[in-house]
This record gives sequence, structure tokens and C-alpha cells, in this order.
Amino acid sequence: MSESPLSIPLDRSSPVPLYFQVAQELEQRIQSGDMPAGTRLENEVVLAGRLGLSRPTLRRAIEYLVDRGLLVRKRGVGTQVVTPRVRRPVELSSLYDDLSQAGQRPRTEVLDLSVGPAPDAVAATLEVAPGTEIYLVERLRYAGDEPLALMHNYLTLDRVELTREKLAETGLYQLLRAAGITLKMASQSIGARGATAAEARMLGESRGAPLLTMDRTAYDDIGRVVEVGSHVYRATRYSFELTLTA
Amino acid sequence: MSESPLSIPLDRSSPVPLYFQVAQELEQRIQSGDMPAGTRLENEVVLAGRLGLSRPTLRRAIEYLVDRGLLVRKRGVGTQVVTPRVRRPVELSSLYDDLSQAGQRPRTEVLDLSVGPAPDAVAATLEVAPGTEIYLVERLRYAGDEPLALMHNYLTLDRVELTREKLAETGLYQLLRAAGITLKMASQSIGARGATAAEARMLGESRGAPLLTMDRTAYDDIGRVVEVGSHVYRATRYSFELTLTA
DNA sequence: GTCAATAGTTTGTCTAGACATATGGACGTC
DNA sequence: GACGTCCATATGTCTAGACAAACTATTGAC
Repeated sequence: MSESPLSIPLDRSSPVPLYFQVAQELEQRIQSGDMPAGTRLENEVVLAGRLGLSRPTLRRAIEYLVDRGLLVRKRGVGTQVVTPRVRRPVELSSLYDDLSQAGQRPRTEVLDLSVGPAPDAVAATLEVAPGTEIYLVERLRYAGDEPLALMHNYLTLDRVELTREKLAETGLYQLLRAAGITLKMASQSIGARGATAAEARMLGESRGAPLLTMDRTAYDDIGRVVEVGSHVYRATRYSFELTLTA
Repeated sequence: MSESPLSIPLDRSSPVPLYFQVAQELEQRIQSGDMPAGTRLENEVVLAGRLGLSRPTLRRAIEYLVDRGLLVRKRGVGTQVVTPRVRRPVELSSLYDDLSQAGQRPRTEVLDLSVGPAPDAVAATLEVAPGTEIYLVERLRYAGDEPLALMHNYLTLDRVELTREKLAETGLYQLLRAAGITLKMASQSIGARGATAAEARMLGESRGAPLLTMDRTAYDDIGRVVEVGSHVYRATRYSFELTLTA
């Protein structure tokens, strides 16, 4: 509820846009607890004046934080800091990213890396002609010593060059990023089913044990399909954490 | 790749902002196939001039569509329509909403609606003192004649008044909306496990059958906890569809 | 005391420009 | 023919203001 005069150092010679400098600084102060939940910002006109910015520029900074859920604005009332939450947006990340971030030691066993004709269902999703030659990847992922997931991926040959070595030591999404491919969007389907005998053997579960399934189609920034994946996870060891916003 | 002069009717007396009128009209033309993937927009200055708008206003319309993934901008190049995809954003919806939208007939059996002390774990998540009196809701959801999910919800008493009748005939989230509560954010955890004997009986599965589990905490626009839910779904009948964006 | 009109505050929308910077092609040189 | 330079083009950032609309609190009438 408090309202303190705000001062932010700006570097007008920096290539970082002013609105972004402001947004970053504000976010830092919110995350650090410097501006706890409920703190009210001064009104936009005064604040812009104090910072030596135009109101549109300041508004853009605030807008950025409102979109990310750190601030709330109400016309005629003001702008205030929201109760802090897990603000992790729904992430477009791979299992490797997730595990690295969680501080776990990911290990990959590449069971198969081959080039062959795409199964019909995969070809349709990848938007290539049936029977087109594509990469077929099958990997077993470990977290520490425990097997965690059995993953199947399908990619066209023209976007990136895959080798067993690269796949074993890093994540598929890291390889894609390194190849200059930016993943923009993905549609996923998350379900569950019992483990087949083969799956159970590889994952160290018993037959029929509940597995989480995740099918994903990933698209780049202009909407082309990049990757199709079909994965199963041990339900006892993994769950999907999501943050949804309205 | 084509580029056609664009004309959009604007109503300056409408309460709908101009930038939004433009955005809606553009979205409609993209969705209808009128502007297929790859179509390039005229540059912003010319377009703003033709529409009789300032460039910032036009940019705001375009920005809105870029954020939603319908357009891509590249500096020095131009703006073009993206390959059409399922654009459904990650939804903050309830099962009732999902089923209604899918054209299915949702039915609810209210197994329990009582007021009692919050279990410790729930109290912590709801951010109330341990033992505080809250709503305890247990519902069995059907799609058509088939049982689909067993849902547990926990809510504080002060936000909305619940009755068995209201819960039976509509969704919890609809009741919240009707009470003027806007859900802004939710964090979910999706996992899987085998059905207990009691769950199996109610859901018409056998014991140990794979179930999808979903735990959700929902927050309103200023970050207060609104609802805590713990649900299980029949894996053979339900899966979560998500669209992620970077 | 209750309720409605009103004034003040604050964000929402919009304008008309200016300059910066990334991109891609054309042109010229070697 | 290959390569680098320059230029046209388009989006990115920023300014200084104007008016509109929503919300709050106060004031006034009954």
C-alpha cells in the first residue's frame, strides 16, 4: 500500500531500449522484495516526469510487466505490485532444459538415430509427403541413475544435422537453437496409459505401471513444423508443472 | 507472398478502440483464409496513412496479432501472415468449459459439499490458518453416460456461495465468474498414478488402472488464491491439450 | 442518515511526427 | 564471377502532448 518515490538509473547510450531498462529494473526490485506485494506505483505522468521519459515509453515498461503478471493496473485507481507467485510462464522447453534447471544430472542413452521413411501419421504431422526420409530418434533419458523417460522424435533432414554424440551430450532443443532455429510455438497432448512390456523393461517399471504420455508438435517463428515428438515418462518420477494465464 | 492494398472500415464513434477494430478485422481475414499464410502487409507508414490512423495506433493492432502468433514482423523486411495453426492459447478453463466447447453433454454428481476445517496441506496452499473453515467439494463428472473425472475442490467461504444445486447444473468456474471473480493465473501439476479401489469403483475402471492427476491452484487478478483443486481423470477418456508459446 | 450528483485522480486511447537500426538488393570494384 | 560498399526500405524506439473513460471520495440535497 506504500508508495515511495522511484528513481531508476537510465543509460541513454545503451542499445537496450529505455522501456526495457525500466522494466528490468522494476522487475528486479519486485523479485528482490524491494517492492513487496501491494506496493503502489506513482501515477504514470509523475513517474515519467521524474525519470525523464515520455509517458508512452514508461507505459510500455509497465505494460510489459502487466503482461507478465507482476503488476496490475486499474483505471482511475493506479498500478500496484501483485502478490508474488511462481511466475514461470508456460515453458517451451525440453526435458533436458527442465532437468538442468532443477539441478539434476541429465544423462541420455541414444537407442536409435537413423534416417528412414516417415510413418504416415508422422509424415502428416510433419507436413511432408508420406514416405519422405526423415530423422528417427529414440532416446532413454536418465535423471541421476534412474531411467526417467523414453522419447521418440521425428525431424526433417534439412533443418539440422544430428549425430549420436551430439544427442548424447546435450538436448535436442539445444541443438536446434544452436542451428539458429527458434521455437515459437508447440501444441502438446498430455495423457496417461499403462506401460507395455518393452517400455516397462527399459524404464525399470512393471508391465501396466502408469506412464505419463506427451505428444508434441513444435513450430518455428513462421509456423513451419520443426519437430514431432512422442514420449512416455515414469509417473512415479515425473510430472508436468504449468503456469496458465488468462 | 502477395501484397494487396488493405481497406478496413473504422467506426470512430464506437467504444471499441481503433487499434482493436483493426486487429479484429485483420484476424477475421486471416482466419477466414482471406489473407493466407505468407501474405505480406503493406508497410506500416503507408497502411496507417490509408486507414487514416497514426502509426502507433496501427502498430498496436499489429503488435496484438504478433503476440497472438498470427503475424511475424522483421525489421527492414516487413510483416507477414504466419502459417495457420491451432491458436487456442493455454486456457484457464475448467472441465465444464472444455466439455461444453467440445459439444459434449457434461453432467455433475455432487458427492459432497460441506464446510469444514481445511486439511493442513490445503490450508497452506489456500493461504489461510490451519483448521480454518472452508468449502470442501467432491464431484463426479460425466461426459455423456461415462464417468470421466473425480474432482476435489477447496475454497474459502468469503468469495462465493456454493450450493449443491448450482454445482450440479453448472461448472465451478462459471459460478466464480458469475460472482465477479476473474481468474487470472493458475499453476498446475499434471501427473499420473494407478487408481485406488475407491476411485476405480466410482470411475468404472479397475484397481490400478492408469489415471491422470491434476492439481491446480488458481489466483485472481491481484494474486489472491481463489481455489485449490485436486482431480483425477480416466486416462482412457481424457487428455490435456495445450498450446505453448515462447 | 441515505442517496445521488460532482469533482478530482488515474489509466486508456490516439495523434504527428523524429531518429535509429536491421535487412536485402543494387552497384561497383577487383 | 566474387566480394564488399552503399542505399532504399521497413520496422524499432521515443517524444510531447490531447482528450476520454473509469474509479474514488467528497459534497450536497432530501
